[in-house]
Amino acid sequence: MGRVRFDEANCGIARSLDVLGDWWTLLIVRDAFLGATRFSDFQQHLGIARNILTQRLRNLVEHGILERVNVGQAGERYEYKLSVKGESLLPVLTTLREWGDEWVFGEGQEPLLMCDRETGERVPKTVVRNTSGKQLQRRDLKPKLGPGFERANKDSSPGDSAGSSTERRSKKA
Amino acid sequence: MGRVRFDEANCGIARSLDVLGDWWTLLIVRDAFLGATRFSDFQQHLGIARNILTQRLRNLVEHGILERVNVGQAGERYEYKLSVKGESLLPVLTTLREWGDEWVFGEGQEPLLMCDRETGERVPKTVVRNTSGKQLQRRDLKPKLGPGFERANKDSSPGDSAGSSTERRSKKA
DNA sequence: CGATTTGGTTGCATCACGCAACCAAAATGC
DNA sequence: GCATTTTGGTTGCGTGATGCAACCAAATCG
Repeated sequence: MGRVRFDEANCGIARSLDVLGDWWTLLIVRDAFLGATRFSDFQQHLGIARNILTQRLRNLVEHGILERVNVGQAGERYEYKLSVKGESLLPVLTTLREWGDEWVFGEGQEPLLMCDRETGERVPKTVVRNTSGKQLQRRDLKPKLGPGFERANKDSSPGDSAGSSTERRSKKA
Repeated sequence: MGRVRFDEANCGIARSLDVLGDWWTLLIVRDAFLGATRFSDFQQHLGIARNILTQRLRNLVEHGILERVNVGQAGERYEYKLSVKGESLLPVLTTLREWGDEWVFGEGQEPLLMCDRETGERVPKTVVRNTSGKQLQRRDLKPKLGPGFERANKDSSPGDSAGSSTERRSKKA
């Protein structure tokens, strides 16, 4: 059996991972954030297998995260550019990088710092805040059912929301 | 391509994904955030294969994200609990969920809402801010070399870039 | 026009993952 | 205290996912 997918899972994390969870996908998006646009940019920079890159780029385009635009003057030459949906992944990439900087590299060992282009100041760590701006931790959070809950959750309580909702779907392509 | 290339071995995102990038890993962490502690909790909630769950839990323990504590009264009975390192993944899980809520489910279709336990208010979307609290977008950010950059950038000859740029996914276990 | 770059596709080998069967120790029932 | 069930796995096997290398056509460059 192939990989389990979560097309119908009742959880935004699972659905995000369904789109982004492949090993290379977020690294491709990261490269796009740093300016890569061409097939060969991604391929050379990431060292990814070309057929896999083809699949990932196609997947990202299908999901509307990248847009494939023909820039050839007399035929086909493509650029992949971030869409609005793609640019809205900034908080995901930022928190991932910040976690890696803190827990893998360690404070003071960061290879790359993000700064405010205008002020030049380093961007402070992104944290979860309430409406008053107070930082929230895990214990400060309380999950509640949202408007889109009922579907696919006939037998589960909120606590064990994943119950049997991990629908399995056969692979695509 | 005149500009500096940031080797992803030198990038917190890649390093984070090296730890968290396996398909199931973040979903296991999510379940831990929602209160799961036992092997069978994760197994039943996620529907994950037991041997894979074994590998993923072991991996998370090795990386210090979960702690495996023996709670047996007369022998072995284990609980997996989030460490501080694990709890600090909250921003990552939150931004992932928020992206999925917005772009996969859509506004008003969220299956699960996160609220401030104290005030009951819904937690607003987590965004990247500068020191003044102003929200930053991709174009407002400027990457700079950090103190931990130089290491691992000595071998960046284009020829062997496939090997050096990204650590080949080595099988663990 | 010929050479090189771009943007792939195809075949093959390997590996990660799912599934089911099996197992030992701990808890539970009686 | 003995049998049964639950817990927390391990092992073997099959298949899809992925990496690697070779190949290719169209576009661009010299």
